[in-house]
Amino acid sequence: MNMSESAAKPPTSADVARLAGVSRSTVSYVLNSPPGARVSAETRERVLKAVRELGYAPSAPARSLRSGNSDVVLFPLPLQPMGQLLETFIDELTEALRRQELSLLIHADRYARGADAARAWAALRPLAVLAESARLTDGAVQVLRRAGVRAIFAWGREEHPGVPTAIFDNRDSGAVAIRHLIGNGHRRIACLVPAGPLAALGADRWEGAKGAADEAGIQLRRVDVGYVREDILQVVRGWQRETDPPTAVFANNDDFALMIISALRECGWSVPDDMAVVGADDLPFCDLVWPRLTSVAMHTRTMGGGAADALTALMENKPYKHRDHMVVHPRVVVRESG
Amino acid sequence: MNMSESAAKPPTSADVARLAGVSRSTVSYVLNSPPGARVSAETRERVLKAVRELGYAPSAPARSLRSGNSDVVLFPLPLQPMGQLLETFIDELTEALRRQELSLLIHADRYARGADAARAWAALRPLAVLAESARLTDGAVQVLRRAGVRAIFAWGREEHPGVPTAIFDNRDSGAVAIRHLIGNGHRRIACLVPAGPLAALGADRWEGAKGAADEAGIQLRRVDVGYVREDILQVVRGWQRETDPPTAVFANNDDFALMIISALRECGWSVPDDMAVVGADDLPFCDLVWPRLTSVAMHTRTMGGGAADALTALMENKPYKHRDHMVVHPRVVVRESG
DNA sequence: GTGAAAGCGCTAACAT
DNA sequence: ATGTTAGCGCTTTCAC
Repeated sequence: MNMSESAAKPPTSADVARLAGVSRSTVSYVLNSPPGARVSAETRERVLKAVRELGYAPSAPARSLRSGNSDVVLFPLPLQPMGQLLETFIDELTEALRRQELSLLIHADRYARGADAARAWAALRPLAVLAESARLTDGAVQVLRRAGVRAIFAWGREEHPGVPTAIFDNRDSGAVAIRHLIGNGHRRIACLVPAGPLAALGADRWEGAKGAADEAGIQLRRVDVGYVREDILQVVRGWQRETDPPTAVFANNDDFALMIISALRECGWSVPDDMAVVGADDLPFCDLVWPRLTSVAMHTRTMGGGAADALTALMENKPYKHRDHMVVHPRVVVRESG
Repeated sequence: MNMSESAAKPPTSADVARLAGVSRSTVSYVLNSPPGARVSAETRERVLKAVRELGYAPSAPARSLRSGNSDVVLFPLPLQPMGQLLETFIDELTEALRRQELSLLIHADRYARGADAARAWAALRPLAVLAESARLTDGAVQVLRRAGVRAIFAWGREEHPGVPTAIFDNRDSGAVAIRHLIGNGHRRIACLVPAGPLAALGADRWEGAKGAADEAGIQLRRVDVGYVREDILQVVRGWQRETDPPTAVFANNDDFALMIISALRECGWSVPDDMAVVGADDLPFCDLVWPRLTSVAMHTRTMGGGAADALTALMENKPYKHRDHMVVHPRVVVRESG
């Protein structure tokens, strides 16, 4: 086997046809077996043998060009880092699409926005696009529709008019965390707000937390923390000097929850007795540490599955309801830390 | 603006030409400005206006079909979960490729293997493929080469003959961790081996750890743990009953390091005095907890950048050296925990 | 059951 | 400086 050089020209269906001694249409029939195609078992076998022999892979661009559509669902890589969630979500989505014989392609470009981004996506002529609502400007949607994209789904904080959206509001995560703490009798509550790559996400959660606190007439203390150990320590030391320090803290995410718990213990405070701590994201480790971490979970499963379901409906030419927004609600998974 | 329906037919360059009152080749010249193309400023403007007006996005399939190559580098989603690393690596790679005007597409399919997988990748007629060496069987490489893929890069544990490989051996991670602990005077060492999704990764690290221990004539104790809190607790309780319990543990990854530290403290042991703990992956939180987590880091940066560099060489038709394997070495980032 | 031929949207010679 | 034209590889009528 010679693996040292790339073929100048990939084998085409014509090459396969020639080798098998049939016409190109027969090759196509064998490979795609469309409704009315009838090929003798013997011919089919000859064709498949030739395919194997040549290492033939039909050109997706050519098929897509000819047939006018593809089996590709495009998922532009989210602008914001999603951490663990990204992999989970991709897996769920791939699995759901696989059942429909669709394939998921992730477009890795965190720079392009709006219509420019849409043009790049549209160029691939995907069957469907599943993008953050923040990136789906009206112009972007227009470009996609014009390019013949059959289905557009949005996900994110904002409901997109005219595009089915999985609403996924991190403000809600903040709100339910605070309501949970208030429900447990806490009146002096702090909320960590991270700097760095998670700043935008953290800001949303803070906003929701603040809203919930205001609603209950409780003052929520905002504590900005960098991704630096000293920051965390300063915060706890500061609390130690107060006469009425917070009794609970919403850490904004599970990593910060871990960090603040670690810092609290370092300073001799116990969780949850001296300080209740609630994280967010419900990462796997929440169940595995002492104390177990109370955390706000989002049902991401709904998103992947929901998008796939909507696609099914669309493929079956069912009416496509633009009102079909679905709201992904966060819930507090109560464990020991708060 | 009517956003309610997908266009039956996307606008083509012919539509643009008609609207601008020019020929299709002129449209092509304006959009691609190839070396010898000369278009008057006025014509160019008319064409661009028509493009905007129609929301025209050139069809990538058609271009690729015609020109015989694309600007797509394909990165099949790794078979094994990579956690945080995945996002980091994708970002580094995208950034490196962007400078070459190449775009990264991630093929999300964790099922197909060998030649089957390669056929799916080859169908897209990418410029390059960057895949785990475990998936690049000889058959797979052959299919890709035949399909005219210009560059194939492997990454992973095994060096692939005939394909430049970023060697990234998790056995080395285990080995350096153990050597570090031995160097610190530890003689009774345990190694956690996780079950669940990280089992394969964990097995590699265990293997390397075992090898390093054998080399030093030290017995390494293998401790299999599920993703269950009780398992961790059992382990520590067991150690407490021993007369000569381990003095150090390689936790296999940072999450498990966190967990075991948490369990140790719960049982009244202090880290690193009663027990040294070393993690792996060097996740951001290693620097942010008490005690700071000693962890094994891989220079993933090398991988993304290295692949991009190799691509550059290739694009510039520099000789393509198959000996150009690069080994990504792990190193121990020493902090407080061990 | 199989083959011939048209055409999807685009680019790049070649003409003008 | 712009237009004409010939395919790229494939699917799909329509004949046979």
